[in-house]
Amino acid sequence: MITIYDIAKECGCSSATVSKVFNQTGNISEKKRREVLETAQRLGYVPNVAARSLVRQRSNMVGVLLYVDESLGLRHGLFAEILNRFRAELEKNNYEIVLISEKGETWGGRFLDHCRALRLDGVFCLCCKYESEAVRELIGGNIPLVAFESPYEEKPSIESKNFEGARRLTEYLIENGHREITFIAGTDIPITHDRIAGYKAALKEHHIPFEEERLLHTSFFSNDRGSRATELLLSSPKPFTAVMYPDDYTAISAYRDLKAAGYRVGENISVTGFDGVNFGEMAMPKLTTIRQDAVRIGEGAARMLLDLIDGKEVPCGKTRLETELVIGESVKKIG
Amino acid sequence: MITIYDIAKECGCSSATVSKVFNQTGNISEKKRREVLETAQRLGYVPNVAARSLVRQRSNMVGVLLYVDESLGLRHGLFAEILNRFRAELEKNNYEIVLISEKGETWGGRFLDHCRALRLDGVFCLCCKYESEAVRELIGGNIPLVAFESPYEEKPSIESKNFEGARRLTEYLIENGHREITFIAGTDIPITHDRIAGYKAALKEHHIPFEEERLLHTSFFSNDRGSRATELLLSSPKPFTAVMYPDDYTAISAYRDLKAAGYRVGENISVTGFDGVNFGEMAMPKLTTIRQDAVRIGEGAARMLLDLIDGKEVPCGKTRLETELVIGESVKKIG
DNA sequence: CTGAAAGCGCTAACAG
DNA sequence: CTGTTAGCGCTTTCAG
Repeated sequence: MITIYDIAKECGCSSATVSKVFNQTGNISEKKRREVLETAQRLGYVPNVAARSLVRQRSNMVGVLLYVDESLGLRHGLFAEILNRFRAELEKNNYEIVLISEKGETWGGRFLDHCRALRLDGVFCLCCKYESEAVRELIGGNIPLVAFESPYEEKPSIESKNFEGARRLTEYLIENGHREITFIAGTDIPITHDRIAGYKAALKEHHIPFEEERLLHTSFFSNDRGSRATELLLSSPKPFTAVMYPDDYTAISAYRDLKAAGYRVGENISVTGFDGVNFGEMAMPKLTTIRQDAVRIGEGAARMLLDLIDGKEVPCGKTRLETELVIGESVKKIG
Repeated sequence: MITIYDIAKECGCSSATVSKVFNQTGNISEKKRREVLETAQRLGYVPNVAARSLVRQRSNMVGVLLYVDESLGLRHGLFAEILNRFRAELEKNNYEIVLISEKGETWGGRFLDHCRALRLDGVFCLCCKYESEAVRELIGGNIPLVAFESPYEEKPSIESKNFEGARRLTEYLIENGHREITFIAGTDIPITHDRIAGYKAALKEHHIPFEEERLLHTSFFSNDRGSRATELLLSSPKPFTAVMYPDDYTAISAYRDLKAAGYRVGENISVTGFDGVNFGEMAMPKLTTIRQDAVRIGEGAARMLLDLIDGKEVPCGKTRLETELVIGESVKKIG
């Protein structure tokens, strides 16, 4: 591997001069600049980022914390898309992206130590188990950090307007004549509470009494096909004309179970999802859902993190982004 | 940030001793070892990987080259799952994973320079445009590298037995009484040719003449809904009782178009996919397809790369892995 | 405009 | 068993 010394020797100058050329710092004569650049090219010189990190005290790398299991993490369209936009934004600013897996045992599961060892300039908690001690510790650390759907207020975080989204979705069902609406809530995390509140708010606005039996509890999609949600539904005591599933995947995988139970989605039962991943569009009938704005989430997280790294002021706590009602064919107008 | 010098001072020994403790190298008295470890813990010491990389001349990082656009890259279940297993395997060996995006402009799109600057110990080309100059250059470079579905023989690569997979799938259709089978081939890359060959082989074995008009050409799934494939199909001159789509996503998104054209999948038309991503199972009717073994692909790639990094001999050229026929409900027995 | 020199934090002989 | 020392490749004052 050739170094700045090699090219300095070739050009008959010092390594400092070469360094300055590459950093566009200091005043270097146009002539020398050209010469340096040319011989660098000719010799196939590439800077050593490790050496640079060492002296600059910054790695130019950011980590993305990702819990990965059967169904979550990158397999999930929402997270994949957020990551994609986040990545694009950071690349523009010359940052490298390092995957920090929540399953990783490299540092004995201590993410904070892991990130500190890498001297990461920042961390994006995209998909993680916030209740775990290791994540807590990371969030409590002093690395610039933004999170998605975080329960903690001490660091900047971003998420969708889940309350409004769920309210709008419920409202849409009500507008379509539904009054017996069962809500299957997802994993017990703050955003789920927001959605439940949104559901209740919509009912209230339309003078429909909330009934505890219509609120079912399960988790977000996992690879056991999400049929657990439908089992719950089918064994619930209350009759219903519409069912709100916790997410698109669960909803779509429920189509099959509902059919087996004699329902026809979009006809004698109305179904909704949440997230707006593109499989909803492929499903038949097309799923009515709330789309989360993955683009804005990813770019927003990137922007906030870059600002934090640059030492700018970024407000702690949640930033909530608009969602959009996506009208498919899975809701039938009744009454 | 505290360094080995800080902890050396605390322990009244030299930095070398501390270093040795952390590297489990050299002989250090149990007593000193304990002391060093304890004060390290107490002071919150974390090694600086950049410094270590610099002196060791290896980064302990591997890159994953990923082309990301609307539909590809992480959004695709197959790639996401391969990456997941690859990651898991590398983590066990204490490697960090850096995402190298094929869209990245950081190094003027020169992946090889990018990877060399990072001093990556190895690279996995998971999803990339092999025909591009930059990828060619990377593959031609001297960084340990393995690829997925690579057209180049000069480096180790891994892929499914596409010939056998397509043959088996075709055969399954034939076993179910189909003789008018249209094959919609995907993007024009080597694996597509293998699949076409497999299709032809199955026909031949069963004495069904191959007809050029039954071979349609499109690309793998992209977000324009894959309906292009179905357009092609519907405007093709030959009658058909079965259609083999290039991949699961295209097949599933075709359900809608086929229905619009008056077909009922699994009844008056039989449909197959390719890949075995889990959405095939959610679809109704469940998709009959060929499952690629993402687990083995990911782990295999990891294994090969680790061996390469360790200087072991790894054969160049393709390693082909078994696939599995997944029987769904999208194929109707006829005749 | 250019260069000398002092590190960044760590490792790896080599001595002792 | 422990310490000395010479870098790894680069940046950054500070002189000149």
